[in-house]
Amino acid sequence: MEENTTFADLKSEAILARRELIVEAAERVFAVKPFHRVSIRDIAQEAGISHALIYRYFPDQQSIFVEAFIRGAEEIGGVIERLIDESETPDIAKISDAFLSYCIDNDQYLRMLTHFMLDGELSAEKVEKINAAERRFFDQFDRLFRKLKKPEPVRPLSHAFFAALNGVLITFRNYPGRTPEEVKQHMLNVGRMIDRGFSDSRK
Amino acid sequence: MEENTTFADLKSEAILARRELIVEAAERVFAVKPFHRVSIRDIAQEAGISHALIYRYFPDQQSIFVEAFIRGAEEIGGVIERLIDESETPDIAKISDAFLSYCIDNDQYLRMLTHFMLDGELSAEKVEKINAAERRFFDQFDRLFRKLKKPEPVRPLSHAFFAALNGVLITFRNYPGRTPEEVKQHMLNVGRMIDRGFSDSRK
DNA sequence: TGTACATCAGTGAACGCGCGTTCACTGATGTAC
DNA sequence: TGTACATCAGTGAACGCGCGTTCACTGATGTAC
Repeated sequence: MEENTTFADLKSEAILARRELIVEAAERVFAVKPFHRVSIRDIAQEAGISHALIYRYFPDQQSIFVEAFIRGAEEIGGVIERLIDESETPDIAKISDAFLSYCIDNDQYLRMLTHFMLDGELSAEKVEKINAAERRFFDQFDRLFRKLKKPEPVRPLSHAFFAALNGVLITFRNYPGRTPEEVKQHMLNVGRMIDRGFSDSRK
Repeated sequence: MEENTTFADLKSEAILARRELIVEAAERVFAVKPFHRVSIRDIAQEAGISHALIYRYFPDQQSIFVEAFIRGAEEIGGVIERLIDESETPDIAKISDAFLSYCIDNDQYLRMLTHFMLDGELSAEKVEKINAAERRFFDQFDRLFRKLKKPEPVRPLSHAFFAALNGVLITFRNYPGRTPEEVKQHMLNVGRMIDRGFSDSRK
């Protein structure tokens, strides 16, 4: 029985490793192709396996997408967390700059988030996973605003801040006639405008 | 020759009327179906014509989508414009409430905007059309902020305000376990947080 | 007035494609005796 | 040790679907004479 359990553990570890490989391949594809164009076949090719094999490790396509999104969200979350930890009186402009910059340079995550938000055809379980990832951002921003001595409750501030930054990313994504560098700069500038609304007042 | 011109005019008027019918049908479909699920066949059915006929009036599917989006944007723009006209010292909370409420109740336009922004496969001409519609919003908000005696230039404020409101609409769209009414209320509350950043300070 | 003809809005069927997913099968590996 | 068998990761082909778009055709309407 113990033997059995260990063996099963090993096996499920191997399964997890395979899933990992597939999700990583998916992330690489997302970085290169418009999100809604990424197919199971693309991911399989990038992972170097038959596309049929993917269905041994994931029940369907959306599951991979959700998994990849959560990876990305956690990565950004880590960056933000470290920035907030660094100082007792963190600079809100630094935080928004970091968040925006990261999302601009790795824009697959924004595309995924938006896709999930607008799609509305996800299972309840998947929606919950995505929302848990969002909540982690809110928690980070809560810590930020507490360090900045904003009055409680700070959660609404976090909601507004996160939403506003997302809005900047989406609204100016196709700013026509600008180089990517100019678009980025514009987004950062607009982000700075938004920061002000969250730092000047409501002490 | 004059006869000819008149006749041609009549004809092109008839063509415009047909295009109108098709776009209106498209709007009705968008109001009911998730955007990325709307097909040429759906629109044709709603308009009561063969789907092949659509290609006599529009070169491709995207053109109808863009046209429908612009309609919607103009409608919201009109609402906002009237609100700003009404008073010498307009209430920013009223404006954001109106904007958010309208977009929540007619959410096809947000879906379209987001789709276009994230898609990135539109012709330059179509991107320009969409951006012109956006600019009209910016112009409205410019007027708002001037009436509120914000220091020039007010354009960056308008960019930030518009982006932030869009962000609210997208970020909380799938707020799980809430009734649509609760989601709407939450969005309006978050909108109120954002308003504050644009009214308290930077006089 | 009637007649032959041209035009063109409108159509149903079909094309061609890509997709998510499933299926029947293979072949390497581990196991029981 | 060898041998028969079971397991199951992995595969290529195929299914079935929906889509955007095109095509060959129809039939009503207007025009020229």
